[in-house]
Amino acid sequence: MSDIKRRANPLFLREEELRLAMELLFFAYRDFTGEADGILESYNFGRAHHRVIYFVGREPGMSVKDLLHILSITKQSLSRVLSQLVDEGFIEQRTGVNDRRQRLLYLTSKGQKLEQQLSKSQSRRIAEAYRLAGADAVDGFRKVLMGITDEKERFAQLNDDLQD
Amino acid sequence: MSDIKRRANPLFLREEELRLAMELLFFAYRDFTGEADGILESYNFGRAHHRVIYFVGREPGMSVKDLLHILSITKQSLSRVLSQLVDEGFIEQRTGVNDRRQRLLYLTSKGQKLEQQLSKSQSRRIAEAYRLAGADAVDGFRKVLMGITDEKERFAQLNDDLQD
DNA sequence: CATATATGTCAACATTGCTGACGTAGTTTA
DNA sequence: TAAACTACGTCAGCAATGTTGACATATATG
Repeated sequence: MSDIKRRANPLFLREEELRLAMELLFFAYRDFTGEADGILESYNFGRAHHRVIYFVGREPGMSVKDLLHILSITKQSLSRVLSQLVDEGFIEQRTGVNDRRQRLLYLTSKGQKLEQQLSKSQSRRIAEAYRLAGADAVDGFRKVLMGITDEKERFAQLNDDLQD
Repeated sequence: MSDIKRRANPLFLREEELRLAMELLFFAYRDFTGEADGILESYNFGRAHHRVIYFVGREPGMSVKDLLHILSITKQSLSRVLSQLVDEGFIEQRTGVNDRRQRLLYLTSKGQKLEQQLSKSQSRRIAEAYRLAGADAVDGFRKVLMGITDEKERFAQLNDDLQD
């Protein structure tokens, strides 16, 4: 593949640029989750368990319904992993005060420990990438990823705060 | 969650910054693959088929071994989807010339059409995000994603070319 | 009281990973 | 040339995680 072809054909360059982006997303996401997957294995958990632990850790006391909405999976799918996490003492369910139909979700201290262990492995990777890339790059990273995401509102507020 | 807490505690801000990155990766990746998943469904294919079609389209004539290495899956896992793609006429296998043990992989014209249809849906999303974010942001996006990836060499050359 | 909502459960199925075992054709090497 | 290695394929079974559809229970709400 010659330089001539690249320089002569701007459309080729553009296609390659988009291919690079797609591959970066694929490989980066795979490596990003890879380390945590290893930790989870030792607990006989999978990535689905991780997501539940992550989001409950981020917003303790959230309802099952809210969690379903964030994860965009069916209650039957969630039920399988959630029951395991509750049975094995990583997550605690408390009946809602306002609405007693709700089973609000909290991490137990055991759950918190696992959450931190998992987050640490991923945070380290992100932090290192951020450090190497520099502040401007971090800003661009966020801008582009937000552009790729459907529900951008989800991040708008926090992103604005971080811009300061 | 008050501004006071944020301003008073830089560690809190940092944690939130890393959380934002993790969630952006999660949601962006999901939405990035979502559209293509829909198209694949109409062919009774899954994301694994997409990956095969994508990488064979990018490097026609690659060997099964090379593909296995890129995908990091077992030959048994690949076999399932690859056989389907060959049986249904999306991919063609030709015996290698130098090494007749190899079954080199090519997209048929049917396969190319599907590849383009799938890529188009994802390219459009990336291109739009790039356009909104601007050139500097794109550069930062690539820098950070490369930092997150393990085998950075994979992208080094192309990335350098695009920097010009 | 009737209806809607939040949650849970049972059953069946699809996709896509994995391991282990075995086979065949073709290449390399001692 | 015979032995060993390599590329590829296949069969069988298992696990994780997503799906649909049906049904049940407790609670809220108009």
